[in-house]
Amino acid sequence: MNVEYKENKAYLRDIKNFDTEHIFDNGQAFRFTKTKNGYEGVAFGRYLRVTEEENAVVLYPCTQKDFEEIWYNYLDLARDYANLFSHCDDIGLQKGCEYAKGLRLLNQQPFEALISFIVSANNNIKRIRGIIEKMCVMFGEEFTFEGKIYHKFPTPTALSKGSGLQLVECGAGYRADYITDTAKKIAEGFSLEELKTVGYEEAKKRLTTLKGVGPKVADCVLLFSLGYSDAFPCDVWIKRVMEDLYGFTGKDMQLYSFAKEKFGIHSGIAQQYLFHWYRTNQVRKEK
DNA sequence: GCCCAGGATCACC
DNA sequence: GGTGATCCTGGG
Repeated sequence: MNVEYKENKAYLRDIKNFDTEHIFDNGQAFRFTKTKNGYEGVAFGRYLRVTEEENAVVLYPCTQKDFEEIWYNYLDLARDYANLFSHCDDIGLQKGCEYAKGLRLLNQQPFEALISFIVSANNNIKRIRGIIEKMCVMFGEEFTFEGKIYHKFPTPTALSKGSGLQLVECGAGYRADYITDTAKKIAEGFSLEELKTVGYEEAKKRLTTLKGVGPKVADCVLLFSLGYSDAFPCDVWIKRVMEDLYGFTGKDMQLYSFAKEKFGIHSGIAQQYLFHWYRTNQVRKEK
């Protein structure tokens, strides 16, 4: 890949394994929407548009500084996706990789991921998007880009000051109290950044002390914002995959080690390919 | 009007 | 330590 900067845009050339639909519409992030040939949304408190054009992926607005300081890491561009699973001959995973080619992890801001996946509990993607957007409008800082109004994701302090009632108005339902409670803990000094360095087990243990954060939500936060590519979120779909493909019917706890053994240290990324392929194609055996 | 999908929690063994 | 009822709401 090489990068060219022109008119506040970054042109990523010779980039392989980059598909905007598989990246922004797979349920890992909730604030991007489809445009003519890509996606646009708000991340890291800024507007970003990512389009697929002839011979290049284009980021806008994007200076060299923006690219190097924010988007390079956000879009996980350091990772060599072409060779991630070349060692693994598992048929299911091969199929998943083939179907969802170009899917990449997004390295999101930890607090945004945390709140987003608390909202995701017992919920569907469409509703999750709606709730988060209303939350951003109500509690997030407003900014303007090219004449349009956008909202940053709320800070922990702003969210912690929200009343349960306001969050219910956003559509959060019974999760409202989880959100204010957890936002308060973060605002009071619970460090999410620190979790990047304490190891998977310890980080997960600490995350699940927060209200509304169980094993699945914790794994999502670890995978999508804290750099743990071996975190393996066990939701209903991946359990269906694991049962149908490998006859696995054990407990979620055992599924984690089963997956690590089967797919290697990047089992969480394997999970994304399997999940995306299985879910969108409904390749489910009749039970 | 009813039922379903989707995870965390809490009360209870 | 494991199980099952319950939470909310858009959509079929």
